[in-house]
Amino acid sequence: MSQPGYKQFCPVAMAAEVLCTRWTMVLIRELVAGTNRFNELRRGVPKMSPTLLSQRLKELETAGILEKKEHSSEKGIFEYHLTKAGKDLYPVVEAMGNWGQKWVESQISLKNLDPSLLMWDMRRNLDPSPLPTKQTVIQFLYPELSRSKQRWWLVIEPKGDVDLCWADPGFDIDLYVTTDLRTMTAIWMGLTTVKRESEQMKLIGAKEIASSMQIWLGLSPFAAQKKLVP
Amino acid sequence: MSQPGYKQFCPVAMAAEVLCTRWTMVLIRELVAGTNRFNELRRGVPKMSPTLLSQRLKELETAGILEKKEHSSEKGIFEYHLTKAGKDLYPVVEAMGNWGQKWVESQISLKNLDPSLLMWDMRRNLDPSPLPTKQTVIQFLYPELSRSKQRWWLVIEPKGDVDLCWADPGFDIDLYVTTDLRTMTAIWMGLTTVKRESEQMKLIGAKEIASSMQIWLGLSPFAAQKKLVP
DNA sequence: CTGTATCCCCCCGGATACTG
DNA sequence: CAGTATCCGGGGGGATACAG
Repeated sequence: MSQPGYKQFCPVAMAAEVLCTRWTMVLIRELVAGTNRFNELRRGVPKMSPTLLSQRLKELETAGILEKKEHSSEKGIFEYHLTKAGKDLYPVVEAMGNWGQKWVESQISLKNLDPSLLMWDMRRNLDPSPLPTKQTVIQFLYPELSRSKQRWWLVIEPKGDVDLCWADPGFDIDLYVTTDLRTMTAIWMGLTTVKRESEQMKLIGAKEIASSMQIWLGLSPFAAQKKLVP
Repeated sequence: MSQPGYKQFCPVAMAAEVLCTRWTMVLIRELVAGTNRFNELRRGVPKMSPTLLSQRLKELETAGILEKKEHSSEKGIFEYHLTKAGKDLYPVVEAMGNWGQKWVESQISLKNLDPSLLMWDMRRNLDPSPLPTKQTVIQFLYPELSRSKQRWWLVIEPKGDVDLCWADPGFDIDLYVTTDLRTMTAIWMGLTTVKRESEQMKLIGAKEIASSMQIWLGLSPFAAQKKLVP
């Protein structure tokens, strides 16, 4: 924030000077979620220009919220890590997220659909524990979308690592999910639940994987917060 | 916010679109604190232009955070009241305030001294219970400041109502407080405590009122949060 | 008392290309 | 991969005066 501050000693105002500038809270949410590298942050905030991202990262570093460190083993690789003060922003993110989940109308949230963002979030929160301890591949198909955004693959490795692919990785597919982006997003946000063989979603493949989808599909961290507006 | 939104369905992003624009969180803090009238809000956010204040109030109304109502008995008097969604922002304000109190350096906060704001806040949080159940008048003198900002009076009525005066109300004074603005602000923020007869503060007048000053002087709502940086 | 109207500057931030 | 350099336009928001 290079605009003059609020000139208030109040801690809320002091915090707001740092936190309440454009994109900053969204970026912090991404950092709190555990993203550390520049280009990964870009995936989490795709509409933010790299220039502004770079600028905000510097501001947050100056504010003592994060530290930029060169990767220990690889030269030229940098990572951004929250400091103790930065990690302590978790309650702020949590409070804002819960409020948003509770009070922002679904209709409005669901105007901001983005398959890349959704799949990226799903990758992050997926829970491999109900899945077989072998490589599992799940294909998502959104027929409504343009060719390049139609198909996505989640590859769950035996150890539990999850990869997201936007090009066919060539592996055998264990489960095919065909749905529309709005439905999938609503499920991920906790606004509705997975129903096998609904109009909006078709699951084809391994039955045990299909039937546990609501489990292994980790939801948004705010999905549990009940909505109080339609 | 008329800038295009973040295009993210994430509740944090949705909330940030409404909350993280300039002045908005500071204004909401003031509303959460119980201020309802336009000109009282101006006292709470003195550096915000009336145009922008008006604009933000409309935005918050549109967002379903507050309602503007005409005062029931007096025509032409309007009040802004938080809706249920607005009151539910309390955890957000609290989280941000606690973070600010904990992590923003005192040196920086104490660069934003403002006697009007401080006295206004003190008026709001003053606890009359330890005071005698008669009218009590306390004069604050900041010798360092310009004439018009040097002297302030808190008038506590028998019922407990507190008035703030910037001109001598003419009543008998029960306690004279002479200090500097930085010390008084630090005390109110919980960074230090009242000490009788220190270099920084002189208390002259009724002994029982002087000795209970740390009590009746209600502190900032965030004073209890311990600071983790100097 | 409760705002509006108006003016205008500055700078925020979006877009794009490019570099080590 | 990890950013910078550069350009540019729009509008956010500060200041002030005034009106109902």
